[in-house]
Amino acid sequence: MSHTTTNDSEDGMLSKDQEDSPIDEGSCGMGGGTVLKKGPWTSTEDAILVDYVKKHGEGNWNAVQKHSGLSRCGKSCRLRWANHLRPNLKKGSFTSEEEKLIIELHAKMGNKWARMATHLPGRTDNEIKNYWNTRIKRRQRAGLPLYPPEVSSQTFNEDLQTQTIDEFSGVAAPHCSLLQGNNYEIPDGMMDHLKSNQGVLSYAAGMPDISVGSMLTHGLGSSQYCSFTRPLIHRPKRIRESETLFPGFGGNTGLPLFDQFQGSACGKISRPELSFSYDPDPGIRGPLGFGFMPGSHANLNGTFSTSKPYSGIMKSELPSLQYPETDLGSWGMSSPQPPSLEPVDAYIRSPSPTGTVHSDCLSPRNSGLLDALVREAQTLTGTRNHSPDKSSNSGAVTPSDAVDSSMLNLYEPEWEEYGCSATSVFSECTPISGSSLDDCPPAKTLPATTVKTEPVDHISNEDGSQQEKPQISLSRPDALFDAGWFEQSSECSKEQSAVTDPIAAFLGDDCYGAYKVSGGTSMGSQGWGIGSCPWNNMPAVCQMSELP
DNA sequence: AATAGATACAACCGCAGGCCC
DNA sequence: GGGGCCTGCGGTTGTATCTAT
Repeated sequence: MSHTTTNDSEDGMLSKDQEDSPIDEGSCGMGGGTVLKKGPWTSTEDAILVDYVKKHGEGNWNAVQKHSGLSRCGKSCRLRWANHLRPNLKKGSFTSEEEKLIIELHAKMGNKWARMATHLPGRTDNEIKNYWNTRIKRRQRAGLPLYPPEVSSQTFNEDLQTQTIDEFSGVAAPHCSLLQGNNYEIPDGMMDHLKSNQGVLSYAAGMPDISVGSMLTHGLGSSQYCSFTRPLIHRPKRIRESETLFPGFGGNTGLPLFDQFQGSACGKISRPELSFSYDPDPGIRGPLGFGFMPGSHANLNGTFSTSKPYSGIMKSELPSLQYPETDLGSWGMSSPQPPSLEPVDAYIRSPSPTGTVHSDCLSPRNSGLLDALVREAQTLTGTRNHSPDKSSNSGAVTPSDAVDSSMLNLYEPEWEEYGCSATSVFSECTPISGSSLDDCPPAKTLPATTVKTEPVDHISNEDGSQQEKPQISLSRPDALFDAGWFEQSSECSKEQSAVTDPIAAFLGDDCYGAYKVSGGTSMGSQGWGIGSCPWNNMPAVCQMSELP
């Protein structure tokens, strides 16, 4: 926000931060004996910087302080220029197209803000990063997925087609980064493996102790809040995302890390054939996209339209000497996209599912997240009150099939300790989209005092009708949680065997044997609470660096 | 009206890669 | 090859503003 940088010198007043901002050479380290200022930039400083860049061009930022008299380190200058002063910067709220693109790009790249910014002309990595972080917070709070299903699935599909590097080797493939950064999804690599081991869908079947407390307190499924943390392994920061077998599983996910299964006893887990069929048809795609985070109950139909492009809304406040983008149209989203982003491009160019993009965006501050969330929530509410079509896809496991209500009853008392019924918790806090919880009146099971009502997207058909809840696709990682998970559980008498057997299938017999030796058998007794995941305590059988 | 919480944004920090000597 | 410098990136923090209570 420019409020901290624009008003100060214009009215001749310096903010407190500027008056006595800590001045050090800090990380810039280029003071050369001159104290370097920190904190918000003044318009005077902006002018100096702009003038300098006009004369000398970009780069050599450390020379700015030397030659222009600016008491700013080069780093700060570069940042200021890049984020606020350089021409062609596009200010204002993200348009819906940009939002979609960001979602797409994030699904592909993870937290590669700079790379993402290259596909969003006029936007800075910082903007995108802030947008995403805000979006994450919102959706986490609302228990919604990070990615709309069509984005997730599309990316997942592309990953399958483009991925050539064995992700199990720990080498990140260019497009296998679906789950990087703030990730809540199961990487395709894992999904490959899961799909090739059918039992794995029941791998979690017996997870009997999904700690509601953890769910509630940790916000469910967020990288920040979900407590499936793994032991921290010291590795270079830069390879943090690719280091793990599952990008995005580097610490906070709902499933154990694969490298914890890997070990000398297991050998390297080979990537199975992609023999499963994946139906990219959004119409029958599962309600939860691949990018659904735990805690999601969303039922998206693929329309992730949020706000209408608001070209008319420009940031009311621009940083001093800001070069406002005067021709927003010049940044048309149809600008050439890198080949690798063709799908994205197509996605962007494709007409809105409804032909128009509606928006309630009334404020420049409203980037569309709010109405997006509202729509989604409304959709969820609507779909939850509609029985799913259980017969439309034999190959898919419907939520109703998947969730054995007896399972819910099993945990009802415990869940109710937290002020909500199991069903409500499941419906609100788990990836069981819609699921059999359709039978449960949300209003009854989910007191407003228990779960804060969050605005979420409402996705409806153009005629206002709720879209039919699609079937769960096994291509979704959350199918683990909502489909086979519980399905298997009910079939296996909900005992620990329901855990161990699938795990054996998941790991393979050899690996499972090693896993048992390593203490994995205790998982049943330890419980599977999100906040007390036994994986935390699992010894690392084999680190990636030890793998051949 | 006061307060707390949420939001959006700006800026800083640490780290790593690239380049040059 | 190694060290220093510069640049860029991603994570985090700080804060003004908005909104709800």
